[in-house]
Amino acid sequence: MPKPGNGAPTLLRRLRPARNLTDRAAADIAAEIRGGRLPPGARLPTEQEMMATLGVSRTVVREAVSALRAEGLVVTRQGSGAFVAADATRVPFRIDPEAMGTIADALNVMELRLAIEVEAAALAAERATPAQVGAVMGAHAAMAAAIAREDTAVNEDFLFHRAIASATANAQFPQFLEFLGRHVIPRQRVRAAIANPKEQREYLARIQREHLRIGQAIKGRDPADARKAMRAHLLNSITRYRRLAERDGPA
Amino acid sequence: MPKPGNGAPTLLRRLRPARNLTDRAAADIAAEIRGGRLPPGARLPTEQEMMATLGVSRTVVREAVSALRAEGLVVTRQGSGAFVAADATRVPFRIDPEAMGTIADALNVMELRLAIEVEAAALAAERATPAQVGAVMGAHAAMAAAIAREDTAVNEDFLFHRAIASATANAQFPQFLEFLGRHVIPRQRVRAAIANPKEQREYLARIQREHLRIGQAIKGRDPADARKAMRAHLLNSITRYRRLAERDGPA
DNA sequence: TTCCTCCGGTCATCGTACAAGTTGCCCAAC
DNA sequence: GTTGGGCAACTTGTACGATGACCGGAGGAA
Repeated sequence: MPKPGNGAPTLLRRLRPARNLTDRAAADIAAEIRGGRLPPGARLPTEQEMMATLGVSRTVVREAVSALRAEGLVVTRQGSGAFVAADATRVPFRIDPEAMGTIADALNVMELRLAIEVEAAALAAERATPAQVGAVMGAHAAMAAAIAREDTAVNEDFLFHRAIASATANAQFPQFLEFLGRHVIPRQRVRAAIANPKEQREYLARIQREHLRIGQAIKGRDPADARKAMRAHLLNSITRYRRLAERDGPA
Repeated sequence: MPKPGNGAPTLLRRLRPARNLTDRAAADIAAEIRGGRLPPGARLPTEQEMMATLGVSRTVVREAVSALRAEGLVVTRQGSGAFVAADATRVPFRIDPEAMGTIADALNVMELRLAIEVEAAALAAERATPAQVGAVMGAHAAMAAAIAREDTAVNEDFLFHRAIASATANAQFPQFLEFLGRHVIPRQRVRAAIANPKEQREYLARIQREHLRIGQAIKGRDPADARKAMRAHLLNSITRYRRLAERDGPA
């Protein structure tokens, strides 16, 4: 047994995210930057120096720097050196999935989503073209159809929300909602937790009522009502999630 | 003619962001993925195949893949291959600074910020600890001091907003606001555009009045009023920016 | 059938070499 | 002394080859 259990199942692999030399080197350099020891505009050590400091080959150093370049943290200039990016406008917004362990983390993301969607609903009520209003109502109908065929309707649910975000005439809203949607965890799991079919039907019917109210506010060009309806809907979602989490424990 | 005019001055270099072989290779592969030709979970071509297809060395291919790995788009497994990430939870949210040319783009980001901050103000009114309320009012005082010494108070302005985001008891709000703050363009430029010192003073005084109303709503634990005050403040900002942009043309 | 071993393929890391670009220094010319 | 050109050293960009670590399947042994 030359190595301590590295045949671990996928689950443990996830927790220790396969840190190879490149990742570690990139993390080390990034720490120097974020820690302020390498201020914006400062020049990084040369590849040779980093090779010596980190004890790795040039390949590893270059791949690490390449990763930081993609991240927007570093810019390189041939013949001159590598520099900490002077303006951080290229550094993206991340939500680390590893740091999303607790229920509180999930609720935090849901609150962010609420903030976005409440405003999106209002903007949609103000600006949606007739076609976009049609898309919202169509998404509502599609979800009804999914429910009718005993589906969990998870995808249709999200599509309804996305239709609203798209109706804001502001591309940032659907893009950011798409991003958050990847983190607003296990809707599947939440719904799966509702074992009782009757309970499941009532749950979906309630969502549909809430959706309908939102859609009608948008169709009726009533931003204030759209805001209120969307807020109520998402607050209910948060409450439902919190209750399920308390009942079943962290998952 | 081996290379078309690449002796462009630094200014032009900025516009065409220094596309070396690695960047181009990474963009090519990323396009395959985002275009759906490489669906999630699919295996990428081997390094050898990509070398042949892209006509570059292995170094370049590896650095490109390293960049995509950092981006969360690809995961590699030694001995097995490189794969399109099955779940996109690591893919971050980006606002491409290159695509932020027009006034409309800037306004879109400001609307996103409005959505976040309106909700943040309400949450702060609900949840802020006494110390956090103190921090908000302290930020307001700091801005007053900056104005008194004829400063543009750009930083103090942002610090006030950040103090509110921090008072939400939800770390996502300050983090996301920090991110957006890097894109909410040239506040410096907007303020610099106000040449007249008297006009400048009135402008800052008005902001301070708006800030004060927000701060008092938070201190008074009135979420609805905090929402209203923050919305009014940021709508004014948007209007001011739009007016300046119309007056001075796109910058 | 089940288990083990082996082997080819693949990524990970290392090392070297050269090309391309930058910077500062030296030195000649004025 | 100042200025300008050009050279030299240094740094990143690209290419290539070699070896190690790891995976997955083929094939053989029990």
